[in-house]
Amino acid sequence: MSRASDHAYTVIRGMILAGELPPGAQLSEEALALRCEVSRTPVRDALRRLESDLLIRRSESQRSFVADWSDDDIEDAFELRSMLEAQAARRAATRIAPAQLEALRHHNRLIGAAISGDRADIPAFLDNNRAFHEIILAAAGSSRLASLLTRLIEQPVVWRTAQNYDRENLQRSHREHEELIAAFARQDPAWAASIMAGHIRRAYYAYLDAYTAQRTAAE
Amino acid sequence: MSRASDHAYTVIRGMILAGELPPGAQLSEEALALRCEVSRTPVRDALRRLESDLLIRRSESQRSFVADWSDDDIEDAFELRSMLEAQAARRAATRIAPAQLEALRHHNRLIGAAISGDRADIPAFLDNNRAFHEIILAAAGSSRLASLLTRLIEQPVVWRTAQNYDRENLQRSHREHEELIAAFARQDPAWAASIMAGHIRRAYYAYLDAYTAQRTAAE
DNA sequence: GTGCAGCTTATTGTATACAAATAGCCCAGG
DNA sequence: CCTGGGCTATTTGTATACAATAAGCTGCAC
Repeated sequence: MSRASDHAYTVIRGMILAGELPPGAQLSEEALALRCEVSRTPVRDALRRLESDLLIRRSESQRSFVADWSDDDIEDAFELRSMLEAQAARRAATRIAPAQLEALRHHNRLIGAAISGDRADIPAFLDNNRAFHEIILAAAGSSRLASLLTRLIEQPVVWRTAQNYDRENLQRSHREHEELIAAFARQDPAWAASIMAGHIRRAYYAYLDAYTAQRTAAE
Repeated sequence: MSRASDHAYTVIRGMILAGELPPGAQLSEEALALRCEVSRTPVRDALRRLESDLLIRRSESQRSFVADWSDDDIEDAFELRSMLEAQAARRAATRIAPAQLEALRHHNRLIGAAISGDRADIPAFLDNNRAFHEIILAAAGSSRLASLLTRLIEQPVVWRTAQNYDRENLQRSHREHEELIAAFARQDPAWAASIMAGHIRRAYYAYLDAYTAQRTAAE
């Protein structure tokens, strides 16, 4: 999209994901405009998009605040994501093209490489993991489903989950991807959907463990 | 929300739903601004919202067009809606308040009245039907789910479905609502979810029948 | 006749000024 | 000390002008 509006979107989103703008913080269009070195117009545009991403909520008097997530909200998001990604896998199973299947294998090989060293390469893991799931979403061939799912992925909580993955979780994720590939190779919708549902569900518990551990440590 | 922006949103949305702006038609911000008697700023705002509602799609050069829906798109939308509304019913079953349950009964009584006369009162049916489903969505207590579902309901295709309902379908819809109320009264998540999934699925076939009949008649 | 270059025009993006609304505060009155 | 009314300052909404970009067309070369 347009330069200034995109720039504002990226900057503000980055500030929220990095925690620079903490949950509950009020966002002033003017302040953000100064920070992004653009006028309020593209900032307003960016805020609208972020609101639709559920990264921002607006008070009834239209003031914007960084969304804060209760434990229930987080469980809720994972639950929905699990349901929708399973549906994406179900659809993709019978529609996936050979080239896409090969691309899945490629990205999972890179994931395998990223987590095999002494120190796991988390950015590489995240990148290839995202690409892996995007290919499935594309293969599902449903723009509505894609539109709904992009509102649930890459949210602060989800984004930080992998940061806290331990080696065992990373390797399990890698193996589950292998199973998904097998299900796609067999074009088995039910198999693909159930693996995917479990895959996301496990990610939730991995997040939960890391998060409660963090919280316990902070006390 | 604000007056001008809301007004533009309502007017443009109305024109799309009424078919005044046919699928595929290009939307010029300036033309719409004139039509709505506001400036381009609130029109831009409205277009963004309509895009997020999937009523409008934008070309890669940011021009706006009324979304057009293939048969597959429509099936897809109903499939997702069925899944998400079932999830809403599942959650609502154990969370619904007595007052909400009573409100469901109230609206379904009104639905019963609307379809009992010689000539069914379709607007009243639609109104109370919408209210009925909104109460369930509210009782589900998931803002994410609500945000996703509002993107699927009240789209042109869905909106026109009930216009084509025959008496049998209207009465069946009324009876399914009764069953939903029973499931909520028992606080049975699985029951509520399965009734709801079937309820939406049936609406899809009702639409399909009416639509194919229309198409056959046009030939 | 076809294809491409360059111009013309339509359309969207951005900045800015001003209007409207609202939230927070201060002070008066009880 | 608490409460409420009204003022002020902050924030968002709208209009408008101008800039940038993309689409479509015209005419020229081959």
